[in-house]
Amino acid sequence: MQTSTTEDYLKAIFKISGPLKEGVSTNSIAEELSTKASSVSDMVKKLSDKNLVHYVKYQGTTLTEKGEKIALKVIRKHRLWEVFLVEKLKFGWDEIHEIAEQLEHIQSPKLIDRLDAHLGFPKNDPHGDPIPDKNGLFTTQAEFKLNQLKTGEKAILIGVTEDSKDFLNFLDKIGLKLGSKIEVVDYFSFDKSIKVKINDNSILTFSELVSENLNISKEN
Amino acid sequence: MQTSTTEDYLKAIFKISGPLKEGVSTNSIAEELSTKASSVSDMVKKLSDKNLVHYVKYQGTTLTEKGEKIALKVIRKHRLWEVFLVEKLKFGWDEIHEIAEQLEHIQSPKLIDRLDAHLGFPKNDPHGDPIPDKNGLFTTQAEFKLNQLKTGEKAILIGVTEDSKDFLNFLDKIGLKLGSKIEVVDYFSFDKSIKVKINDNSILTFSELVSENLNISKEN
DNA sequence: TATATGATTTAGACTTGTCTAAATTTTTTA
DNA sequence: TAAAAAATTTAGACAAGTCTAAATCATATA
Repeated sequence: MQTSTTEDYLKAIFKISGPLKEGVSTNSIAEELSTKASSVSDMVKKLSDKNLVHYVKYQGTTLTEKGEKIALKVIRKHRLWEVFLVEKLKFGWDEIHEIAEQLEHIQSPKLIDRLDAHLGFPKNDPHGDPIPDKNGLFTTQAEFKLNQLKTGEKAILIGVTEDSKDFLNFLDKIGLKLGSKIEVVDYFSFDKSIKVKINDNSILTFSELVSENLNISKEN
Repeated sequence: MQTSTTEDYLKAIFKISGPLKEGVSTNSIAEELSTKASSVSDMVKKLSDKNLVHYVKYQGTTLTEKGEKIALKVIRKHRLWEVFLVEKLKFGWDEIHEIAEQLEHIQSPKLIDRLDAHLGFPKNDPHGDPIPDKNGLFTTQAEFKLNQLKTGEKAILIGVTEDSKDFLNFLDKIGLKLGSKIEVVDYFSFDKSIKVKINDNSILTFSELVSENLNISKEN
């Protein structure tokens, strides 16, 4: 059974690697985990001894199959707990991350499967990120950013890219939730801002910074 | 913020102290935590430095007010999570302890208060033990053991004293749950066994070992 | 009351994970 | 391509918590 630090490292490496599973630098891990490069250097050596990562001095780190499996399990747990916190305990989007960071380290496969069932086997977490299934597979749905839509098109908010408290608070304030309907009313090319109608109701204008961070699926 | 080891020590000391808050021996703590006396000796010194326990060499350990407050918070969390596991996730009595041992260390006052509300502010955990409120107070209800009842008296099961898996499995098997009705049908003084009717339904005979471990409240 | 026994503490070592400072390697730039 | 800068690793130290073995204290018993 791995320690919670080990799980944090594997999750960080998974996250930084991105979809192409590129090798990650020592510095990038250090930054992600708010620790020092020297600590990371020590740690990846130990993870390598345990066959959880491939590590070659000065050349970067990638997850082994075994390491990726664990990372996906942790991500599954994190996201299921986030759903629980929002759906059952009525937490706001901006409050759940830190708590889920703790809950994700609870060890009990049975617990997490029961939680999954209790929540109705959700496909996505409250940020719209997909939840890996028991075997670590996720169903990736075709995603667009709001700023890829044309005037007149309609969409449903399915997630966010940015997850700072500031941004999530902002969304709360304007009443934008997962599942909200968004219709593009106008587009201003001079600053790439976009005018939208939310839930057939309020009209707002988003800067490009906002619209490029909203993941949507086009309404069909 | 204290570590989870600190919380384990404080909880253990609280548990061993009993209602009279007697000083506890180094050995008894070691046994409770499955560790060695020398480790405990080191540790209580550190807890004493942090003002969480009173400790005098060779004389035993008691909790300070600050230490007791933390112990009660941990117990509150443990018992609320146990209720969650049984009520919401449908775990059996015998499965929840180990998971709650982990969950009790999650740090978030808001989380635990929301969980409390989500569960309907339960007064007792699934073993019948009282759940301290936000301020560490519990309402102790008058309790009897099943073997204190006379023939013809009726009672409700509110808890158990023994919490070994064996015993809890046995209760599950015979269909005895928290809240079950128990009526004393007969009493055999020669071996102190007791014949009972459960939920106006099945008739069983309990040995003294069983009946003295069932906490009940008399039906009025 | 001296001693044997049991409980407790100390000494010293180990593990995990962290850090700073110094050394080394890689990459960039001139 | 050689020097400067950036990234990475090593060396040595530290904190938390644990352990074994040895030393010390407390107490029961003779």
